[in-house]
Amino acid sequence: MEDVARLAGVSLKSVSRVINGEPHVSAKLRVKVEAAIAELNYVPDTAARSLAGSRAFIVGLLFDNPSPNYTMNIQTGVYEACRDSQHHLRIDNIDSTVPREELEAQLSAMLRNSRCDGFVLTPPLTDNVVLLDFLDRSGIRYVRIAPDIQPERSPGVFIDDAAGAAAMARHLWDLGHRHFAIVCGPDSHGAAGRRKQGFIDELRTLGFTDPIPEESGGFSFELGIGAGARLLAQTPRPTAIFAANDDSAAGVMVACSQAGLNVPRDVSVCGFDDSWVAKSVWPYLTTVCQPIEEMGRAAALLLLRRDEPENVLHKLDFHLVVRDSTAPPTR
Amino acid sequence: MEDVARLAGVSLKSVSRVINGEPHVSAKLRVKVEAAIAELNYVPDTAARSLAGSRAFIVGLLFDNPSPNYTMNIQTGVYEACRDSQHHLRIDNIDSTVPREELEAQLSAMLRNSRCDGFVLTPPLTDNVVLLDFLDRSGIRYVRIAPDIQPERSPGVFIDDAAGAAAMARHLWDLGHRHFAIVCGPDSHGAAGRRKQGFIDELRTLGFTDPIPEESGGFSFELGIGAGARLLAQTPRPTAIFAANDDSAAGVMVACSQAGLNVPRDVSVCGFDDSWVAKSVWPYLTTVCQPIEEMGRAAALLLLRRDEPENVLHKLDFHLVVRDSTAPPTR
DNA sequence: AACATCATTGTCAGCGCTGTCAAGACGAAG
DNA sequence: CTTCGTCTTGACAGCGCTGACAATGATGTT
Repeated sequence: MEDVARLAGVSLKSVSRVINGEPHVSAKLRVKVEAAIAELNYVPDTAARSLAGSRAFIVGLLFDNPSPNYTMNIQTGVYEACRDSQHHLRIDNIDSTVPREELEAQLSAMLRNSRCDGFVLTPPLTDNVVLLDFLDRSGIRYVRIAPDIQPERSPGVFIDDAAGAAAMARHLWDLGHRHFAIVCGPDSHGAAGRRKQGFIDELRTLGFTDPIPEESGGFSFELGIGAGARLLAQTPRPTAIFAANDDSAAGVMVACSQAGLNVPRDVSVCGFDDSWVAKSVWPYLTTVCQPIEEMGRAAALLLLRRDEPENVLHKLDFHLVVRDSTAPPTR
Repeated sequence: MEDVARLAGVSLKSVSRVINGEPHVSAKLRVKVEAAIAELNYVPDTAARSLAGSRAFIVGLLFDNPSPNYTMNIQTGVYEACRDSQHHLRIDNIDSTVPREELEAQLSAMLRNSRCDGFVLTPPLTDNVVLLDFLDRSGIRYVRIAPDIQPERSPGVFIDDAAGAAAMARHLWDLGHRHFAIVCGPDSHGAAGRRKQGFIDELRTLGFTDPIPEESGGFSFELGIGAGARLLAQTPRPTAIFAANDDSAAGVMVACSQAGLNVPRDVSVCGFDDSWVAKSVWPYLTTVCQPIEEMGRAAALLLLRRDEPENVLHKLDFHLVVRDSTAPPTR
């Protein structure tokens, strides 16, 4: 940094100001310093910055999620944003199924271990009131991914789950389906409910009045198999099954093949997320593509850019990915 | 730290010595300091340690791997080891398919970005000579996971792939199978070759002399489908197919169902890794369980503990996981 | 007993940066 | 032309720890 200051003919502090984008720096000075930084290929030392300043240059990412695909994608996005802003990423697994006291003990231990500038929260932690209260009490900033309850409580990143499910409903409707069923997700996941409701509402809007049977697939492959089997046993047998995520959709596909039914000829199956499983099953899954990695990146940026207005909710776009698991009904 | 020193009645430097496990510290002093640390719940500041000392307290993890399951598991292990030793983890994706100069440029950029105490290398980076040379030239320590070439070149963590594949061969043999086929992995993966060879050698040892057809499944679901289809078209049709990893085994299972064959009644299919896919297919996959997370942890520990003898190779145990995708042949 | 040797403990500067505060520059208002 | 306020820049201490070196005490050697 000294070299930069000397080359630019300014003081150390001025270089620091430019690096941190502080106000009250003349344009001329900024240009000089930036040129010097570029010429010397200077990269500030994170350890020193964190020691001297009030920031830790660490972003925390909190998980309580069984899906490695989702986890991995979010993490990749968060990681890239961190790396580009010279921050470290720390990851922690929280078990949120335990009673309040135990959860708070986990959190205290986590905080004692090392200070963070803020946390990115993934579902279902996103809607865990004990956790949110704890972070608020500790005065730690956080950004929530796909928040359901109290959306104004913190900055957040989300997609319109209901609209995604509605798009899927329209896709199936347009193919000609008139016998639907739903494999729902766990109640602890706000998104699960929004997807289910969005799907139903759209069908109702389209004028569909029959009952729509549903079974819980718990967002997992294994529970998806059972849910699929139960739905396929209904009369009339559904010709299109919407699962609230890809993992349970994969389970439904297994249930179909166990019942001797061909996808998509006998039954159309579709999921939600466009996770890695969507292309690990055959036929490839028609699904709603959430930009998961992008959501991670956006969440981290929301945390790092402190100049934003308070508690922005950043909405990202989904899109329908039509693959081979949906087709017009043959019955 | 000052508080600890005062409470223990020693100097700052002595506390530092205890924390870092330096020699020349009397047992009495160590005990006093440790008691004080425990009482005050003291955790040393990583930023200050890295600023003052010669270490960065950062472990790098290098990937060039398409499998999110493997990646995620390794990462979890490495991460836990890092967290427990107060280190940060940085992750980098390297594209090793590019020409030498470009690869070296990627690496230089990576190093300039922030200093690391060492790297954990995952396959296929493990056997990338350009990368190894670069790290050696830069004087950076590294630990390799599942090294194939030049095993004595660095510390490493591995399982006996050949023995794992041999165990699988014996399992299929004992079930009564006498028509085998292999879906191999990519040549750049040392483990892929060892698995194939271990499988073949064991069958030969058991007295099997027929040719064993093989097709490349490139360690991926998609290529596994094609490889499986080609193998199932052979005459006589194999009754047991060994895929060199779980992803390609999942592909083979799809090929079976496309060919109208039931797994395991008509064809037994098995994989290798016991990754998350093994339980995302139906029937659940018989496979060889590699302790992937444990390998990550062990690799990080090898990097962090500098008191080890030079270039230790740490061998971990595999075990056969018999699930529902293998059964006695019906033909 | 005097001295060399080594294990143990302490002192202190300084790692690279930012926060605080003060000084300088400049323009507007009186 | 002075006075004041605002904007811009700089000087300097110190964040919490470790490395180099000094000091002290214990042990062995002649």
